[in-house]
Amino acid sequence: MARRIVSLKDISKACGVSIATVSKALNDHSDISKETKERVREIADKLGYHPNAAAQALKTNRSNNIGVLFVDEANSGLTHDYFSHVLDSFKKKAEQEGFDITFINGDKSRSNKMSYLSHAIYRGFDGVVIACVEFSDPEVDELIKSNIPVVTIDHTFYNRIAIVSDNIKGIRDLVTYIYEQGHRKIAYVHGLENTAVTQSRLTSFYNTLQDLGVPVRDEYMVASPYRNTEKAFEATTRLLELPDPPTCIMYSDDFAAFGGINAIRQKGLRIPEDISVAGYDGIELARRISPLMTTIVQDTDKIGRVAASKLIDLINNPKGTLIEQIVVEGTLEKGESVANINPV
Amino acid sequence: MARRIVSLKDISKACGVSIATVSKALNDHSDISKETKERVREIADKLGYHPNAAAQALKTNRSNNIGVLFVDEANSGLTHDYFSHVLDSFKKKAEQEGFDITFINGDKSRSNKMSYLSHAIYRGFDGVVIACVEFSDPEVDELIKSNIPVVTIDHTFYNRIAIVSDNIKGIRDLVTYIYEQGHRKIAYVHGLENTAVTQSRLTSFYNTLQDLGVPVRDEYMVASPYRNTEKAFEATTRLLELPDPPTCIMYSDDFAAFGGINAIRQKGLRIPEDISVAGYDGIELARRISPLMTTIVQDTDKIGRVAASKLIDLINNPKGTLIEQIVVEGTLEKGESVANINPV
DNA sequence: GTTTAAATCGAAAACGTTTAAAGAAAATAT
DNA sequence: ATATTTTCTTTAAACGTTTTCGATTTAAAC
Repeated sequence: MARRIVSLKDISKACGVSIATVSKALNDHSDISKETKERVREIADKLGYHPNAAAQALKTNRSNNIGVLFVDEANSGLTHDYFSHVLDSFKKKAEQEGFDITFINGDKSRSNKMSYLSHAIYRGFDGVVIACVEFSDPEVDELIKSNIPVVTIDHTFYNRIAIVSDNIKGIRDLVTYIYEQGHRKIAYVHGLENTAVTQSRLTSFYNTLQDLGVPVRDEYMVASPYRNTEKAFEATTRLLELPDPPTCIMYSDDFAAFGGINAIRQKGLRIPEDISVAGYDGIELARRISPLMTTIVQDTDKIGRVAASKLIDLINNPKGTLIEQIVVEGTLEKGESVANINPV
Repeated sequence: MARRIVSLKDISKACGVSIATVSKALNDHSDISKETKERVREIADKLGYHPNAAAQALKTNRSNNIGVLFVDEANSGLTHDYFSHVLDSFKKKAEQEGFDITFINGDKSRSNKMSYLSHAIYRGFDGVVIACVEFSDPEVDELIKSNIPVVTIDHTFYNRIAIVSDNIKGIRDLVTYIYEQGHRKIAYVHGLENTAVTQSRLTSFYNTLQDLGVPVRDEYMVASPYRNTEKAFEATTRLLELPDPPTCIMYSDDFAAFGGINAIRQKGLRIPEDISVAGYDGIELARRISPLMTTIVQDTDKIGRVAASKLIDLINNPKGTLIEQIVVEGTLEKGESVANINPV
C-alpha cells in the first residue's frame, strides 16, 4: 500500500549506473552493453518499475494516445450500434499498435468546456478520429483544419483522410435485389437530408431505380430521423394507407425498420407475405430476430481497423502518407424480410 | 499550420512577468493582482495558449484521467448494450467533473502487453472503474487490490466501493408479476453460473417461487450464456418439447429472449397467447419491438452516474470516503409478452 | 607503441508546469 | 520617521523522462 512510484532514478541508484544509462537500457538503445541491459531490466522488474506516460509525453511530444470524437444527436455515440462497433474495431487496432484511446467529446453544457481542438492539444493526442453527424459544427471544422493528424469516418473533407462506407453500392445492391424479387413499388423511409450519408444513399436510390427503369414516386419518399422507431412507425402507417401502397419499404437503418415492422404488424399484415421491408446497417439483432432482416451489413470491423491503421500511418509519417478517401463495401444480407413476388 | 505550441514561457515573455506569475494568474491564485491576471489571460488568449496535460500531470501527480476496464467475453464491452449504456452515463458524469476517460483493456494477444495495473500506473489514472464478467482474472484482482482508487460495477469486493444493480429485487419483481398473471409453470433460461450476477438472480428466483409456494422444477432450469441467441433458441426448443412445457419462459437477458422468441415462433406458437416470455435488461429494441418485452429495465443511467460520482469522491478524498456497496434498482416493464392466464 | 575506431557510459539540458520560499514594493500602523 | 504588515512578484527546485555530446575504455590497425 501507499507504495511510492519507482522512477529511473531509483533504478539508477540500485544499479550503480546513471539515469541516462537506465533509460537507454530499458529502451534497448544500441550503445548499451548486453550485460548492463540485462541487469537494469532485472532490477527494474524487481523494483516494480513502470514508465511514466506524462514524463515521456512531455519530453518526446508523443502521447501514444489517440483522441476519438464520436457524436450523434443523442450526444455520445457510445450507445449507437454502428458507431460503437466501428469504435470497438478502431480501438482494437490502435491498441495493437501501442496507442490508447481517449474521448474528446464532452458535456457541452459545462462552463469551462474546452473546444474539441483545445482538448486535443491539451491532451497532446498524436492523432484524432472523427465520426459524427454534425460535421457542420464549427468546432469540428476547427479540429479538422488543425495540424493534428486526423481521419474522418463517413464524411469527406478536402485534403484529409476519410473512411466512408460504400453507400452508393450498398443502396444499389439492396435496391437491385429488391427489384429482382419482383418489386416495383418501393418506398424509402430515408434519413434526414442534412448529412452526407443520406445524400449519397438518396442519390444512389434514384440512380439505381432510374437505371432499372422504375419511376420513383414522390409519395413513396419520406424523411425520418435515423434510429427513430416512432417516426418510422408513423411514416410506415401513412405509407400503408396510401391508395396504392408500396410492396416493399426500405428504411434508413435497421432500428427504423423495426419501427416500421411494428406498424405493419399492427395493421395485421405479415412480413414478408403481405409487405416486404429492408433495413440498413446489419445490427446484431436484425440478423437474429425473425424474420431475418434484409439489410446491408456494414463492415464496421474494416472501417474501424482501416481508420486506425491510416491514422497511425499519418502520425508516423505526416508528410509521406497518401491522403485518400477509402471506401469500404458492405454486404447484402438477403435475410427473409423481402418476399419474392415474381410471377411463376 | 505547423504552429508551435505556446507555453507559459511565451506568455511570460510577452507579458514581462515571470513564468510563476503566469501560472498563478491562469490558475486564479489569490496572490496575483487583478490587473496582472487580466493582462495575462488576455495575452494567453491572443497567443492561443493551451495548458499541457502531460506537464501538469507530471508535476501534480494528477492526470484528471480515469481508466475504464470493461471486458466481456467478446473482449471489449463497447458493443455490449448494457455496458455501453453504463459507460456512456459514467463518461458524462466524469466529464462534467473535469475528468477524461481512457480505456485500460487492450489486446491481450500483444507481446509487450502491460498488465491492467501497469497500464493504469503508466497512464497515471487518478482512478479506475471496472465492469466485467471475468472478475476471477488475476490481473483484475491485482488492479483492484492496488492503491489506485477504484469502483467496481456489478461485482462486490471486500473493502472496495461497488455499484450493483438490484438483481434480487429485479428477479423478485419479475417473477411475482409473472405469478400474478397466473403462471405457475415458469422456466428460467439463466446465465452461466460462474458470475455473481447469475448467482444472485438464481437465488432470488428460487426464493421468490418458494415464498409464493410454487415448486421449482429442475427440467425448467437451464443454463445458457448471456446474450447468446442461438443457445437460447436451442434451450427453448427443448423446453417446448417437454411433456409438460412451461407457460412462461424467463431469459437471462433480452438478447437471449429474442433467440427464444425465434424458437417459439418457429414452432408456430404465438407470444403471448400460446406462451409467455420475459427478458432482462430492458435494452432499447426490447422496448420497441412488438410484442413489447416484459423485462426489468436496468437503470444504467444511475449506475454509471453513481459509479463516476463515487469514484471521484474517492479520488478527491481517499481516506474520508465511505466504502459502500450501492444497490441500484431496476424497474419492471410489463410490456406485452407475458399473458394473463388467470381464470375469469 | 602509437593512432584510430568501436563500444560503452555519463553529464547535463530540456520538455511545461507547479509551488514553497523569499524578495520587493506598497500600504498601514506606531 | 521608522517599523510592521499586506500585497504582489520572482527565484529556483522539482516532477520523470529523453537525448545530445563528450568522456572513457577497449579493441583493432598500422
